[in-house]
Amino acid sequence: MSLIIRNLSDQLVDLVRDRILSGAVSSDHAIRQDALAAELGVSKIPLREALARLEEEGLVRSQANRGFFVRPLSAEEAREVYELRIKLEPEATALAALRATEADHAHAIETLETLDHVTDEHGDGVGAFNRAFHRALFRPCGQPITVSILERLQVLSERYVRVHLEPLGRDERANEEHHQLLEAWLARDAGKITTLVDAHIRKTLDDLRQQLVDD
Amino acid sequence: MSLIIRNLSDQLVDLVRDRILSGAVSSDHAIRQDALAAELGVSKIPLREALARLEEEGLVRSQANRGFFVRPLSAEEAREVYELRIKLEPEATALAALRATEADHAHAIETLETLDHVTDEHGDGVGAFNRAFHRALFRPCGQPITVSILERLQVLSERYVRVHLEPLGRDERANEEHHQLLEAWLARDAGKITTLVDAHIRKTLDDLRQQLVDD
DNA sequence: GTATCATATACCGTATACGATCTGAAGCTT
DNA sequence: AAGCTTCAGATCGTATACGGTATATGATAC
Repeated sequence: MSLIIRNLSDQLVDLVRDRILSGAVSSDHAIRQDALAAELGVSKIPLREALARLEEEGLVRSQANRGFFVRPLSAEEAREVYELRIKLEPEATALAALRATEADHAHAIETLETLDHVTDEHGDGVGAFNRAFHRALFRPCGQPITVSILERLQVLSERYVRVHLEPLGRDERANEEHHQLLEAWLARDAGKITTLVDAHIRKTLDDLRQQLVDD
Repeated sequence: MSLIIRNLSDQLVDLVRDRILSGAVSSDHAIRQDALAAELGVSKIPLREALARLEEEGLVRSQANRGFFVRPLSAEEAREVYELRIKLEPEATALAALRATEADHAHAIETLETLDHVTDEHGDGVGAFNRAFHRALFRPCGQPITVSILERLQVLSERYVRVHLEPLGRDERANEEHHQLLEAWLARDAGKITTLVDAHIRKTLDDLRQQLVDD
């Protein structure tokens, strides 16, 4: 059992990312570093390191001497993010299925179960568990850079789901697809996985498109 | 003329990245923050922010309370990086050609000219100018996330070129290909661009493969 | 009343300072 | 002799402090 030691800035990345994804941070004003640091009970130094990382992730943008701003949502970015996922995620997920160990299988099953529970309870943070499920499916692909890119794209895409789709209760259809996908993934059916993941992302993008034109 | 203001950490990202790409930093020992900061005439704070960014780029890795390590090279990573570029760069470059303005054209031409000069003089940092040329070709695609991913992949791939190919003086053939590519790009010939970029990256990967098995 | 300038305030960015953790060597125990 | 413990030096990570820049407020000229 190896315990995981994380320094403050590492933990703040997750914390601040969740805040941004939850929509709690306005994109109009710069993030007040002193205030946020004080609220979280830390100093600015680790917070700024976390924000620098989040800028590389594409969630915030910095302007010199003006601070960090949450990047605004846009229809173009939504399209770009989903098209990138379509290009990379189906193949990575299929490859991961071929390389997955028993432990990976167990983890994927478990992740989907918790996602189901959270969805039933309409609990907050469904998006995070949705991400965790998809991540569990492509992570074992053994290609670290691809994984990191996909993780980043998932974070970016989640913002759009939360804003435009989550309020509509679109969860049920997605859950259906999740179970089919997991079945194919456990069976290591690469062809089917590719098709299903592609369709899954594409449908979400279509839903988003409809919502986005309604602005 | 709008002047560009960059804070220290921003500038340090480029500076430290170049150091790593030049191979001047060992991957065996952690980067000594106090020493490097003192050498560069700054404090650790902006240096650590830069290192945090470089970790997101994939150039370094941090271990809590042990510091930042340059990520070691590996044949698998090389393959992964080049395969990702093949998946994304041809299409992005073609799209950029369609959207390129006159200013973009001028910039691309100028970039290739300087690359030619530097190559003739066998000056140091050919890799950086090579990157700049390819960047000039895909940047106008108007897809910021794709651009940032490709820039990152270029940085990662440059390490392998510098270590394995640059010593061999492989530059001439690449230059030939660059000129053909620029011609097609200026003519907005999307099909040809896709083919050429794909072939260009693929050939480099092939060269790399041959070198990597010779280890 | 509008525009321009001066001043004050708030905030960002970085240097300095300090506590926490790791590493290696010496000493002790078995 | 091998292994465990202790301690010191070095290095990382973070809090505090401060200078510099941007923004807001009020004053002055027109």
